[in-house]
Amino acid sequence: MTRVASPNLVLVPTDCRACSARSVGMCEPFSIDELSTLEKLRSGTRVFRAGEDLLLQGDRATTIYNLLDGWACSYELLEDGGRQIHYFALPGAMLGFHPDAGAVHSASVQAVTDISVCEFDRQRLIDLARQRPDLALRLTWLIARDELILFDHLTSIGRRTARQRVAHLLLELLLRARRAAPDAGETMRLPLTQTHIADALGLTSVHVSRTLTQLRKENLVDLSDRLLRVIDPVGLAETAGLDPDVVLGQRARGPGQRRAGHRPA
Amino acid sequence: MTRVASPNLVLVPTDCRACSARSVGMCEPFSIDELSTLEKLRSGTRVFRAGEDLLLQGDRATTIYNLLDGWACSYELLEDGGRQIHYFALPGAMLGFHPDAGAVHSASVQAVTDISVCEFDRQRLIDLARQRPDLALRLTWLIARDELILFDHLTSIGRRTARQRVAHLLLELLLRARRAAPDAGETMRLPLTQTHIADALGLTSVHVSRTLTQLRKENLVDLSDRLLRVIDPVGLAETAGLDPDVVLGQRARGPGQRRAGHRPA
DNA sequence: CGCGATTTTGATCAATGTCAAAGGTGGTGG
DNA sequence: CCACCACCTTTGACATTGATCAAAATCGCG
Repeated sequence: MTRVASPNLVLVPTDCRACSARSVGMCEPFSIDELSTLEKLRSGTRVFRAGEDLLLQGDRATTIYNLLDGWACSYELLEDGGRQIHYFALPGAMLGFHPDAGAVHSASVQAVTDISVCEFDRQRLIDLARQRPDLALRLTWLIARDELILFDHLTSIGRRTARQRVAHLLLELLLRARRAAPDAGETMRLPLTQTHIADALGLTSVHVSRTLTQLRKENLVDLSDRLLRVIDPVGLAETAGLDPDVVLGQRARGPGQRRAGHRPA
Repeated sequence: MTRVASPNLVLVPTDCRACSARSVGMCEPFSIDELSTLEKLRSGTRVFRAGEDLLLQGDRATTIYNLLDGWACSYELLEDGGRQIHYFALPGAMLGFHPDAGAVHSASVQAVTDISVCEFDRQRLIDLARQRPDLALRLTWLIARDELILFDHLTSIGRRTARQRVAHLLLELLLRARRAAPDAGETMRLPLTQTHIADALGLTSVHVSRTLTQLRKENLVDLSDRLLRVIDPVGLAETAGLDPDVVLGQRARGPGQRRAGHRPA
């Protein structure tokens, strides 16, 4: 739960050329022969174990992490012990960026799985972005894309039922995973506990459990053993309150397969 | 509710030098003698009446608006008729920015009051940002700042009671208004209906009404006639589940004025 | 004065939370 | 290899918040 200072301060010297997150993250604007610029800039690669915090609310925002591998999440803790997860971060995500220099984080960021990150000094990154508009625009793009997901979450939490929220999140995660690995089918590793899901959706883990059981009984999805299998993508999209054609592409459903207002008790 | 094409297509030729939103919005990086760059870039100033939509979900994202005057909101409509407001935009806000060129908006943007906006072509703005890193960084800053507010909303909707949510929103709006006009005291014009508030907080307008009545009875705030008066800022912050010292600054409360777990029935 | 939109209030209902306990599961150390 | 332990999931009974339905009161405005 708390950040452990030394054990994970493993500064693995990694070659940027071998970085698997380069094309999806903030380093994308840099060509192979420009990578030395980045090598000089970054403070190093670091590893965190699942459950460890990269940064805590209250910390000064001086460090920016580029998530190389694994899952992380941003969350906020309330006085009453409640937790709200803001989003789940996948490889390529930028973590810990705050608009104002010297400001204090109002959210923490935690490793969901074991992760490795690339560490940058905020100021030095901004300085570079001032010389490299393509980097600055890349940051804009990354954040604006996150914002889109946030809008979606907001709508889910504000206006959808527990059933819809869970279906929606599972679908979102499947689609994001598929975008990262287009070969993957309807199955993915999902390293979240039901408590993670509950804290992201504004529910209790008890209720998430019941809801998942229900979705499982209806043969929409199966989630067990950290493995998510979407059995009926179209049905899941409909359950989520989304248009399957839009979300899954028209190929998802054969013509005439459209079902009439399928809404199980 | 729907966009009216011609009546509001009033292209008022405004002088950038006289623009009241310049220092708070995306044009801030440009000095007085650089304003001609902007004058050439923008498509013009436009006026929308309260309730009109600047853009609709489904529209192609080709236009970016800079809000000059008045209030707007971004919202999403669900199939069942429900609405979720994502955020309220104040002068200086950038509206309609989508990370991907040629993509389609998943949210609409509506004028809450009569507003005037400055219109830009997305592509031309990006092109300029490619030459002006300070503009690109300004966009990053604007969006990242919005994201912070979104996190807050997410936490509110996901984990706070109706009471807390309402108190939280009112406080947020007061603080944002004060930041824009530091002279203002505890009173501000609040052009939202209770339905706006409900749709932003994931509640029904009926419940918002009850909640406001309660807060009024407890002498925390008074909201009527589009006028918000925060009678007890400290109490309101506590009701919102926030630390008054952090939110209002220490000056908000004299020493020894700290109250013990004030939690009215 | 009358009309549409908004706000208020009351009665009832349903979704989800809370509390509690019992199973599972995986990892660790003996 | 087993036993234990921490954590996660499942299930049941009950409580509570906020939704829904309905109608009256109020407000802004032409």
